[in-house]
Amino acid sequence: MRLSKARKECVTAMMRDTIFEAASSVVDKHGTAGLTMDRVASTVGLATGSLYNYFDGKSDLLQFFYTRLVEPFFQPIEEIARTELSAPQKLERILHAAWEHAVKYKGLIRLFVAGDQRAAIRRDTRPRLLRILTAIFKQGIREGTLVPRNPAHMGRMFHGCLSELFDLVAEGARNDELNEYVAVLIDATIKGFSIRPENAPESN
Amino acid sequence: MRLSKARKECVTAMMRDTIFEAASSVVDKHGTAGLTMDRVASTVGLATGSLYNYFDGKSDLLQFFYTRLVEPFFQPIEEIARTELSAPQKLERILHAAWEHAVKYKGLIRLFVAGDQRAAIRRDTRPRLLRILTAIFKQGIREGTLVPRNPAHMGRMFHGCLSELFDLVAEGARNDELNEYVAVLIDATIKGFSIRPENAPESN
Amino acid sequence: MRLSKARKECVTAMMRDTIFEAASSVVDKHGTAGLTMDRVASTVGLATGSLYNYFDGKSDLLQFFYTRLVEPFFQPIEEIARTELSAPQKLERILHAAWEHAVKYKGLIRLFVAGDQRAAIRRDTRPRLLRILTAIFKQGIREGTLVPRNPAHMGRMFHGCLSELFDLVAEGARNDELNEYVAVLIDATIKGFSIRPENAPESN
Amino acid sequence: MRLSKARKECVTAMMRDTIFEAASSVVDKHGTAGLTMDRVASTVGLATGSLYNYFDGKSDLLQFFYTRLVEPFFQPIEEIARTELSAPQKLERILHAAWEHAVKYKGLIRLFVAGDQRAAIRRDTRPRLLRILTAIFKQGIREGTLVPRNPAHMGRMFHGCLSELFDLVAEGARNDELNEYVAVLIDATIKGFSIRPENAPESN
DNA sequence: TATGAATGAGCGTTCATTCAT
DNA sequence: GATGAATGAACGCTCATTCAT
Repeated sequence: MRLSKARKECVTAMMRDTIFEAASSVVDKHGTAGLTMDRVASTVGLATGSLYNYFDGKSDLLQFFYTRLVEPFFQPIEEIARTELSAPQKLERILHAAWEHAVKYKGLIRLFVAGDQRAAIRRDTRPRLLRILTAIFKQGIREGTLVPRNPAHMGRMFHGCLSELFDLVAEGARNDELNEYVAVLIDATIKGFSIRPENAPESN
Repeated sequence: MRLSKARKECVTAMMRDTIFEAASSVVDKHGTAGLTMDRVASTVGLATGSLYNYFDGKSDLLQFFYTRLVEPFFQPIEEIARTELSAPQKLERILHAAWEHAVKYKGLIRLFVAGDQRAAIRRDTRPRLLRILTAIFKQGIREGTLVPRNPAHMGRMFHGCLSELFDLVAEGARNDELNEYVAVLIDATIKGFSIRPENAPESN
Repeated sequence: MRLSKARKECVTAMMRDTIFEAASSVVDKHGTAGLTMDRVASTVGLATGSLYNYFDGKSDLLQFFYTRLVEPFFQPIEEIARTELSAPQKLERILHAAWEHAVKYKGLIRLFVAGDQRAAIRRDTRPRLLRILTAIFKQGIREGTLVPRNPAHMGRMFHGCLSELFDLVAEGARNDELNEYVAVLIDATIKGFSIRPENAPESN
Repeated sequence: MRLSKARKECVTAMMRDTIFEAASSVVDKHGTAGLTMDRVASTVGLATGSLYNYFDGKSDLLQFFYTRLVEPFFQPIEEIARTELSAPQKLERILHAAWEHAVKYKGLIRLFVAGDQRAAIRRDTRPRLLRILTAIFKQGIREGTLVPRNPAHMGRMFHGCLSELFDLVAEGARNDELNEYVAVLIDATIKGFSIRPENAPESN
């Protein structure tokens, strides 16, 4: 009895996955605005009503999507944040983790980041990511590896550059382009843009 | 006769403004997905059909919104791009122009950038902005004021940092926070993040 | 006082004509489904509401259209019917009158007969025309000039052939084509289709 | 499984029929201009949206109507046209086929031919029918069974007479009246209207 | 559980008509 | 009379959700 219950839950979970994939391909084909329950159902090969055995409704399904995309992104990043590495090393590792995630989930990202979903995802993702980044910049200042500047703002900047990585993916960039972007980003992050500080414009 | 015609046009223009504001408050309350013609109309205190005296349809209304927000942003930026300034100077000026725009249109930005509209706006805005920034980075490399790195990527990074400025506004940041962010951004852009290059992590 | 009243009525009548013409050109441009009060008004150079000073509403306007097209058609035909001519002569005269009307009102006919209005017009026109034609066929039988066959049916046939004349106009046929059609119609009406009766098929 | 699928299709087809009939009665009551999806739905006893399970949209529904009425009319006629019969025989057969169709589909015809739909149907039907008739008249001239006159015009005349048959039906004529009309038509077609050609009026 | 027809509120849009100016 | 903005019911159509089978 217990076993059969467990099995049932397992089957349900797999079904949610299947539906999730179907929904992905629907968004792929018809855009996020074209994601209707009917289409999802018929893509899975299920009747419309059956979806409601696995999801409470459309918004539940969307929530599942979101989790699916976002959690595997945060997991390695939060792990990196917890290590004993120096701040610059953490930043670089995070950059690489993001890059790996971006490459791996290219499809999903193209789906959401390019779509209208982007706003929702970003809304949830940004504060969480900023918190992590700010902490790292604080650490960097504390340990003397990063220039002492408002760490929250530094986190924002880094976040902005990170976001562009996903835009690049959403645009359909090739892997080597992504690679190069990350390299440039690391380099510029560390060395700045200008040839030499003395070239800096005086503030007006 | 002429005068009355002019007056009429003026009234129409004001009405568009009124509707625009109503629509803003609708988005505020119900999100962009909840922006329906009916709601807008009833917010203005008009019948649904009356909206169509001022806008050709929903997409026209949206277009108006967009123009309202985006064009005054690009105008000074494109002007700066056309000047004879050095690349770093241009970047700084652009940053300041963006900051001014962000402060001035705080409400609008909060509306759109925070909302789902963001995706649409960004979709149109980003390529245009990237083109400008890339050109500036190219110029910087040519004139020897900026480190020679793939200018498209540098443009992207800068764009990412710029985007965060608007996110900051959308979050409801105070003016002095914005100010500080811009200052930090300029500083970090020029000098980089690290205390010294030798602190840079070795790539793994 | 009286005079000014008469003058006013006259002005009103002229206005109705003007509106009528405007409406015609609207139908011309946008099809009958595209005949809206707004368009009519703006074509006349009048405000929408002003139309209602001259017509009680859209249906009144349409009624006016109809009368305008149909009455000048029936007038000569009814006159011909009242003469002392023989039935075949009357038929021929009617045919010519119809032809003249068709050529003269080519525009209007193309407007209505080709449009969806056709049904309405035909609905009103047919019984009236059939009554006239039936009477003529009765007369022809009485006077021995037409083959004695159910005059109502003969009227119908003649009416059917007549209708085609207007279809021809609606198709945009040239005058000489119309001419030829009438000639053929007269000829066939009198002589029949077959070379000789003995070629007639035996009823199955 | 297969069976149930077949059954489903059958049920769908029946539903289309039911909707079709409901739509007919709506047209009956409110005229073709009053044929709205809402009214059709509520006549069937369905929600508005449910119609769209059976038809892609209003135009699809209308198309169904049209096909329903027109195709069974053309089928026998085109078959007759393909036979080796003489032209007069073909004409007579066509006449009978039309008569049969008219009697069989009395209801439909009353619906559409009497309504505003007529224009639309006729618009599609006429050229197709004229092509067939013209070919037959050409054949008749070639084989010497029909008087050599512009075959296109002769086709038009015949078409006009044929149309009247349907008007007769639309008027609610009894079968024997229709019968008589066809008989008269055949007779007159072959023999002409006049007692003798010498009674023909001289053209003025 | 699976089904898929039925639902019905909601959408954007049109347009004949009214009425304060 | 003339105006034209305002009206509001009606339209065709969509789609998340329900429920009898």
